[in-house]
Amino acid sequence: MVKWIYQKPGGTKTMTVTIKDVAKEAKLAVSTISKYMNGGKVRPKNEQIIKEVVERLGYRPNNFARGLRNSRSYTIALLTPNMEGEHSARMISSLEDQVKKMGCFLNICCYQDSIEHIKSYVEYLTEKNVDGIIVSPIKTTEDYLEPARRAGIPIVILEDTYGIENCDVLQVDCASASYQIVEHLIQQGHRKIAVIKGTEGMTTSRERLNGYLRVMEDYGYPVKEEFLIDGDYDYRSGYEGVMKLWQLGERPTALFVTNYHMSVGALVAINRLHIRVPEELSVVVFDDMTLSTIVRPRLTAVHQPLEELMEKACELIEKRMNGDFEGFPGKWRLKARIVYRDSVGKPQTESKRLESA
Amino acid sequence: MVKWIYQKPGGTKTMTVTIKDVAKEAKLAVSTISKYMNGGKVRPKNEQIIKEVVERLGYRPNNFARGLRNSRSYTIALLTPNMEGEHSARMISSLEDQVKKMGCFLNICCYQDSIEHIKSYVEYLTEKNVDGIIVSPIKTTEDYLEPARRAGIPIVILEDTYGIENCDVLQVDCASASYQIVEHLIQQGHRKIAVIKGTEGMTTSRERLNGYLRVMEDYGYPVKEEFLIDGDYDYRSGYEGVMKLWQLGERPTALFVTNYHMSVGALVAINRLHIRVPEELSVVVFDDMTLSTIVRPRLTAVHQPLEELMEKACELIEKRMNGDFEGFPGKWRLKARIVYRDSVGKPQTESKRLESA
DNA sequence: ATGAAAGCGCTAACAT
DNA sequence: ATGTTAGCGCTTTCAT
Repeated sequence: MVKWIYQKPGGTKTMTVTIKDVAKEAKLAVSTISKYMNGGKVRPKNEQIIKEVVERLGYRPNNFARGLRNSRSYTIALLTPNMEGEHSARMISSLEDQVKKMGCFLNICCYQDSIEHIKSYVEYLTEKNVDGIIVSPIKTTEDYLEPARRAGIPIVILEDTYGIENCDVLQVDCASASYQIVEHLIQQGHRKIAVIKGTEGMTTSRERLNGYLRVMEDYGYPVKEEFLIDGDYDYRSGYEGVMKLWQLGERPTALFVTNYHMSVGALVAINRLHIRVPEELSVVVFDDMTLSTIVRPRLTAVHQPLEELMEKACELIEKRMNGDFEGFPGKWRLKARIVYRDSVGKPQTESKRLESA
Repeated sequence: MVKWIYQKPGGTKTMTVTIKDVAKEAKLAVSTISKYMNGGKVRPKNEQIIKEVVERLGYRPNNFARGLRNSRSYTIALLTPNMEGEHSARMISSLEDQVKKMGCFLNICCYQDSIEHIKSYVEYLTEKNVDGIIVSPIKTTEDYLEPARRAGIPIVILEDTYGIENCDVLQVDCASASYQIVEHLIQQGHRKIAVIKGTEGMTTSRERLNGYLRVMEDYGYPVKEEFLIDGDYDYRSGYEGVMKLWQLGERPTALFVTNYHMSVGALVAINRLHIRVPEELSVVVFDDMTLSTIVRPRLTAVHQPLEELMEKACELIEKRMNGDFEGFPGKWRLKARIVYRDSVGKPQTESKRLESA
């Protein structure tokens, strides 16, 4: 009957205190205790007694037993490929708040860009009966989300679906944000605008590039092939992108870097080459992080609505959880906003400095 | 008997398939199925049958029921204050691997530097019966870990304990790493070495400063008060630190930045002021991240043994979980190593450039 | 408002 | 190797 679960360092033994123990000690029925524990009404006198006993015995309801009955875990899971960069940090921070508001906990699962990992995580989370899954997907044709879908767990996909169907998806409208920020450059008088592209094949990189391409087209300015620099959303390509650009016979007067990591790299290169911003080069970047404000000049940037994104994700999960499938499966696109700072100026007529370090 | 758990979008209903269903369908006993599911031996013929039935019915063991029996969740939790920086990313990546090796899953809980959050997370994890908790603590006198300790959940504290007792603790030997890296500077001929300090009151910042102070003392070089710059482990203080330093009448010839965030800031300032590294200023930093290698010159840095740290943490948890309390509660200090790159040179006799931007 | 008792799905001890 | 069965701790009818 008594279950010794743990040999404490000191040598004393501990046993789990169950709802039965509390009932016995309080001289009440198990069901009464249960009711009280779930916020039900009990006689004030009994409430006192129970409270005292629970406290004294240090009783905590067993989560497994509880889950076994009502199959809820009060947990929302986030499936993310990695934890790099402020982007993840900001997302998690917002999500944390939202999830707390739902009375749930957040279970962050980092699948390390591995298909194997994400598959086993989905199975794990399904077995755990999490209340919902928010996923930043990996590129694969496998439908790794199937177990969760079958178990009826609400799923929200962020950004790229890579072909996965039958899930709600949430995106940031990168195309229009890129359009706007490049348009800002144009309105300042820039024509020679370079762009460092994102990873080939990703929806976000395509959209961000498209935004650029479309303004140029709409304003009727030609796009120079050499100003379209390949990138892969990583530091190094930002660094090298600027290096390449500065070796060009005709240099651009403005640069649009399409994500945060690359903009760090680009800045390092810019400083290294002693390029003066915005005199010689105006710079705008996608993603607005701490760095944007600590760097001089501060960066004009696209600020992604990560808070709204997470809010909407939780809202959707709650809705689906409650059996409301209005608009399922749906796609929502949230607008980003541009934060104007000091890294954009008018182009100078002759700004080429030949003696750049 | 039949339990409708979820109203699927389509309108079809789903019911949970249990081990009993599998048994019935396979015409075998539940215990045989259970055995099979847990990797036990069954007759080859039956193995085939079970496999087929499990597949066909889409059976997945109920995690709650399982946990209710053996009170294990096969989950290791990481309690971390935030997700900022590559440090967290690297830690999580290593931990992920280790945890997988133990046949467990990693539950990352980000408590957002909030005492309230960490407290409720500990309770949550305790109720969830996680197999172990690894925690990067928050500064408080409250013993928020008590619920977990009482439940007998193995706990490993990383770095600073802020006074919490009765837990195993794992630290990186910052003092000796700092000593070594500053010693390297000295051996290259530097005497005027500045340091940007970490957050007041943290063990790590104290140790990193101490390492510096001790070499200087051991070599008999005086420490100039103006070369001790206050910092708070954040970007901005790195940036401003360099700015202050360069306004000094007598500038240092070498700089030791005591963490990653500050070194990003410092680099930005260095580039901004067109300070040539290592000709005018040799730079060494604590924490070795991607940036260290993409920046030119590449940075000489202290590389923290995050992999070993996580490995040791898991090892300890497994040990404690199995009732082995040898050396409990213990403290282990792992050695960091120095990665020598190109940011350190000999000091120049007269390198002050008065026209710095 | 309270109590008695049936099971949630699973594992493990025991019997065959 | 397989089958039978007693609970794990809890919630939830259904009586009282």
